[in-house]
Amino acid sequence: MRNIRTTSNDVELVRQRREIIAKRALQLFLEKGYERTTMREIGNACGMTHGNLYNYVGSKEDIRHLILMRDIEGATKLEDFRRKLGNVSYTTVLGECMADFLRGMDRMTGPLLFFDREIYKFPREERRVALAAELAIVSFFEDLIREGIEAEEFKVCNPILLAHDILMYGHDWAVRRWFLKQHVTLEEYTKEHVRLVLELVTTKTN
Amino acid sequence: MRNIRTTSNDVELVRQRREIIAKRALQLFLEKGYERTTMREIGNACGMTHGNLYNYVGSKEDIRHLILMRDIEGATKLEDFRRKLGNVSYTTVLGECMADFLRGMDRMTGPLLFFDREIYKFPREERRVALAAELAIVSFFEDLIREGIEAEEFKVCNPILLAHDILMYGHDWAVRRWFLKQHVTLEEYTKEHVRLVLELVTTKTN
Amino acid sequence: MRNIRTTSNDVELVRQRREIIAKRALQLFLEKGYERTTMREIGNACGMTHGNLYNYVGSKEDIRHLILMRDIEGATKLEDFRRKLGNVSYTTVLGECMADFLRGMDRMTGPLLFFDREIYKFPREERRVALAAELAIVSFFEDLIREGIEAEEFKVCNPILLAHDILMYGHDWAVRRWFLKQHVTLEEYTKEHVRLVLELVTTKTN
Amino acid sequence: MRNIRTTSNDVELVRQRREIIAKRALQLFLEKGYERTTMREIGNACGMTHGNLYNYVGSKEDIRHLILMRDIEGATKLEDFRRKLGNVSYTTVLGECMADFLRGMDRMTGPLLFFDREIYKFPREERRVALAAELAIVSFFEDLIREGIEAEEFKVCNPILLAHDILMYGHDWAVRRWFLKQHVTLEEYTKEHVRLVLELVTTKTN
DNA sequence: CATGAATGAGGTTTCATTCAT
DNA sequence: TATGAATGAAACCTCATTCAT
Repeated sequence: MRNIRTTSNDVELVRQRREIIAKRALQLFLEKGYERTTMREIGNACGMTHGNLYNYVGSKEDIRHLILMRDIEGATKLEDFRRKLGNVSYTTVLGECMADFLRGMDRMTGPLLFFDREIYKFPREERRVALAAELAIVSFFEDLIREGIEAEEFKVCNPILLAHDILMYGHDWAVRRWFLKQHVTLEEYTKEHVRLVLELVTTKTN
Repeated sequence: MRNIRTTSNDVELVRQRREIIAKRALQLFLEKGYERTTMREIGNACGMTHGNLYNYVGSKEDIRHLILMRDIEGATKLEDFRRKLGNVSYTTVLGECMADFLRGMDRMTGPLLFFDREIYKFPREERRVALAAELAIVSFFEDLIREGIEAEEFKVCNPILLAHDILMYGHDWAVRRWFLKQHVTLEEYTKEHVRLVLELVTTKTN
Repeated sequence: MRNIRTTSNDVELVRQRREIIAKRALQLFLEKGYERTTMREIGNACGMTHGNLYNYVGSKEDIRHLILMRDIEGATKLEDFRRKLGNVSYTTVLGECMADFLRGMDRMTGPLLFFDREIYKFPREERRVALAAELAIVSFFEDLIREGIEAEEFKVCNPILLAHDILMYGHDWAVRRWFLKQHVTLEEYTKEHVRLVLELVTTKTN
Repeated sequence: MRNIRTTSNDVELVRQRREIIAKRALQLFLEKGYERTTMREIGNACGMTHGNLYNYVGSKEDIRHLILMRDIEGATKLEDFRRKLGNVSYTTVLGECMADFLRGMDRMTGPLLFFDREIYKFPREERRVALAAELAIVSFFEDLIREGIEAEEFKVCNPILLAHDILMYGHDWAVRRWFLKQHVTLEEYTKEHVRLVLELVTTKTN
């Protein structure tokens, strides 16, 4: 998306280094916040001097961008997952997709926290990208529910609100895992909320 | 809690000024982030010079603290609200308390966003205070549900998870209002989620 | 011209400080060059910390700009000088104006050296301004000579080249004074070149 | 003069590479200034990596030195030129030497501009060398004029000032060619100034 | 009480130079 | 010889904080 300056032509090396930089910087950003983390610290955390960072990255903002890109790339593609499920009932599809989504979110705690805190400081274009990724998830579930309704398998009346709640359950697990884990495992959390949602879409509502 | 330095002995003046400072600083922090907001800007926004700020506040961190305190003080006391309801069914109490809680959260968007983003930078003790406020809400609903169960009005099996979901619904409304408002009003959002929760606690689950 | 940032509202103070900054910075730039001179050094030379410089100036480039403006403002206005001469022969006017111009250049050694060396690094707009100032001088003498020709007092054939030579004599005195002073005073230098020029414009050339 | 470090023993290779380096670096220095030009850029302009530069040159300053030396070597030897003229009148010699000098300066725009801007940053010894080259030119013309006076062919009274003016005409053509070319060719410029000088040395002055 | 000039620590970034390969 | 990754000194600039007025 954004073009990040390099002084190296070794594509593979650049890829590796950026991977490390994004990973270690994310940790530091989560611990201390973006502005409180210095380039020197990031360098140290990557086993290099701060000067050397600038061979792989043009600026501190570029690192933020790197984290965003790495995250978006790593996000589960729900469409692909659904396709693999093949021909099953909408109830099954919805349950399985929710489970997959929650598993994905479980892996994303770091980036999610980071974006929740920092995204509003990003340049407009990047905010747009991050936002689009979230909306895509809502849309995915919304569409799924609508299809289920059209197929007369579901009966719910407010698909978008429900879809949004699903997003929120995932988001919440990622961000409040530290608290929730004291009481439930991911599996339990998933089971409970899948049941809750399925109940809502299959129960007659008036 | 924390002792904030003043050069003034006029208690009322200090209170007034701190109120303004906390309010205006919160706005700025939300727009630009804590570290990107300068004392000069805060001073200007308050109609005074940055130097004068230090007559009412010992440091920039103190302002962050002030916002925290102001917020905690301003939070709805659910216990009080419940007491006012008098003697009604648990179903009614739960529904009304949820509605009150959501109304409260609707008023708290600013502080909530701020804490979500910044609380991890606060000193340990203050993080504890903020955390406690959240846990108190979960506990309140958890206790309410347990009481309902004991009174054999409710049948739900995982009170803490449900209580947590309720907290989350409120939190979500505050933080994602900008998106949700395109689709529902606060009243609709409330009605929908109250219904959802009540259904869960009254439906036989296995 | 360019808008230079200040944090102070005290117009007079800002004026004074900028005057000092421009003056001392010019000295340093001449000794060490623009890029080799640090803001810290400039600050020290002005009896303040480098941080304080930024209360009167937005950047190092602004200082360069300040020097340019100060110089242009300080330049002799030849038109004004000519007007004061009143109604005398073109020969007298030309001689007197040359003398005035050379006196002016004698005062301008510093800025002139600085611009000779640094102007090509200035932003386009400022290069234009500086260039215009030089061309104005050439134009002034060119016009004067043409008038003299039309009045049939002068006989020279290449006004622009001669005007350019006059500019050059002045420039040269400023820049090579260190060498020339070993052999002539400003008065002698002036007398000699005025004679040279007048001889050229009054002698029939073919 | 200065001893420049090499890692190579191949004298001819070193000579060739230094020639390229000096030439390309000069271009860059003129465009961007000495300090703003990076070793990387110089390397690229020479078709090698910046690391490799250090096999032929010990430092960035060495490159500056190289340019100085290359220039001094390349300068026209007026003495040689005069010798070739053979036995002709001083008037002819002076005119021809001026023309030769101006032709030489026409070729030297780059180095001259560079020295005008940068020589004051050179170490003392190198400044001396560059200065000596200039003074040699003044001396050459001064001596020539004195000889003409002794031979009673010239009548001028201030040889050194005139000699200096001649230097200046050459210097001026080199440095302001961009402006002068709009109005005169080198030949016209030469003719005009040769005439001017010869007139001065042959006219009775008092 | 209020002002705003002054301080100086500390942050990001650049780049000449080195050196293992 | 040539490469280019790595180093680290040093530059510009910001801004919380102090304090004389």
